[in-house]
Amino acid sequence: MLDIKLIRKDPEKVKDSLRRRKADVSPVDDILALDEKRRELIQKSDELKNQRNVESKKIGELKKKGEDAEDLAKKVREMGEEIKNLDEELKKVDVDIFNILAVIPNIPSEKVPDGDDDSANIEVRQEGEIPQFDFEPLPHWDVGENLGIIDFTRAVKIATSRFTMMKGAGSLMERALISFMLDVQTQENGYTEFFAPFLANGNTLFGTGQLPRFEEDLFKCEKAGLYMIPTAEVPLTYMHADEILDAEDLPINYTGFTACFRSEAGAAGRDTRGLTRVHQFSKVELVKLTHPDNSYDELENMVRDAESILKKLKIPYRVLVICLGDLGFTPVFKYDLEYWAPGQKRWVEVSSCSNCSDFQARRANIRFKSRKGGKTDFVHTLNGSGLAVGRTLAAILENYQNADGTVTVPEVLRPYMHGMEVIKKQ
RNA sequence: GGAGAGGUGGCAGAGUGGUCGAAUGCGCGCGACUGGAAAUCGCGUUAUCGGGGUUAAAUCUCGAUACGAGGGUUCGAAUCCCUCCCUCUCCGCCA
Repeated sequence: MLDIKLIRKDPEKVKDSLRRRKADVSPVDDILALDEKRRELIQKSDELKNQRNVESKKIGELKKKGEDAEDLAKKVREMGEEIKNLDEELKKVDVDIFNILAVIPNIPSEKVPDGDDDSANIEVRQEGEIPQFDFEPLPHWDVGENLGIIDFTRAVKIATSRFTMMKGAGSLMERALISFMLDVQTQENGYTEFFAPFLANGNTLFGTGQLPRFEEDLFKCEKAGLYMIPTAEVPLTYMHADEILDAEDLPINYTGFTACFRSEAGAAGRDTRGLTRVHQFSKVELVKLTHPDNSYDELENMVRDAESILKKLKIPYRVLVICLGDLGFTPVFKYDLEYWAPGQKRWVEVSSCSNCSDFQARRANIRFKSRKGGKTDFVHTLNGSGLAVGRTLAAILENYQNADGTVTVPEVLRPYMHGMEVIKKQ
């Protein structure tokens, strides 16, 4: 949610941002017109309420003296009617403004490169050795299926397509990765761990920016009126909704494992095989609530924290700055991490780290204030995958596969997998 | 699911129709005292919206709103009525 004061003060800046995104600028003028009307109504209503308060007090005094106050009461009654009408009109205007504001995207940083789609993303660095094979490396779904550690057909029987099931060493590696990632983030990178709800209400998803525009991307539990979370960013960010945090406590660094649920509407035909694009996947998420002055520095830290997992697993990856067309609704700036998938001969996203500035904080009303005074302001929220577990597992299967079909277990993962060094056919 | 109790400021806790944005205590901030600290004393301590003011911001100033949320009664609601949400206690069921 943008600050309406910014739209009032500098509408051209907001319009420029929308033009950069190739979006319609008319909502800005609509808001300006409604805002003017809103302030008129407030002034009229407040004026009358002030009169009513004054007159009501007089009535009280008259009655105390035992005098008749019926004339005055009648006058105030009429004022009450007028106030009611004004407030009803004001409510409508407020709703109109809110509805427009709710669907205007965040204003991207000037550092975000132009571009229409992911082809314009800019690689900033590449890390790790790309493995050389003396055989033709297979995509992870073949590796996993051949080893009998991923079951792609039975999960479909249970649910629908785009669900998968891990078995044996695959299942073990799934939870090993979760524990490993959480341990690194909590023990080395300074995050506090949470285990949060996997379902969230509409306010929560509005607060983090998924609603109202992206409802079709979510699974919903109609009966309870709750949504399946698409990422732990949702609960870990919204948990501080309507709070005023101590400035001295910032930055707040949270991590947590959750399952993530995505309908993948509009992705029909894309990544239909394997673990890359499924309706349910595990993820360890990183969330930061920061002072507005250092959210960009904290984003750099967060990317390094996400990278540290790939480095320890010795998986080759690259870091991209995401361009305008690929940025999305909420962030002002975003980095992606992509691992190299030798079996598919392409880079695959395994983490996305975003600075959302005060956009979510405004929607969720998350503020901070110094104990030593100063004004209350919105925090900046950041989120990043640290990392997506299924895709990390896929990265291991592809990069650590051997000619005989076995997969070597990355060294750092072995303590989490009962010392297993190689995954053999089960 | 059944029965009951309750939701007031950062926390605890008064307040049952006007003088209550709200006593008191704790906490917190500033100051005094002290070599320093503790204790003590003094002062201060909600947020949002709108107007004025300001180059702008902060400070300031006037007004409005808010005592779980929404609606109602009333000239006037923290206080009375209705609906919803949440919390707690007991019983039942249950991983």
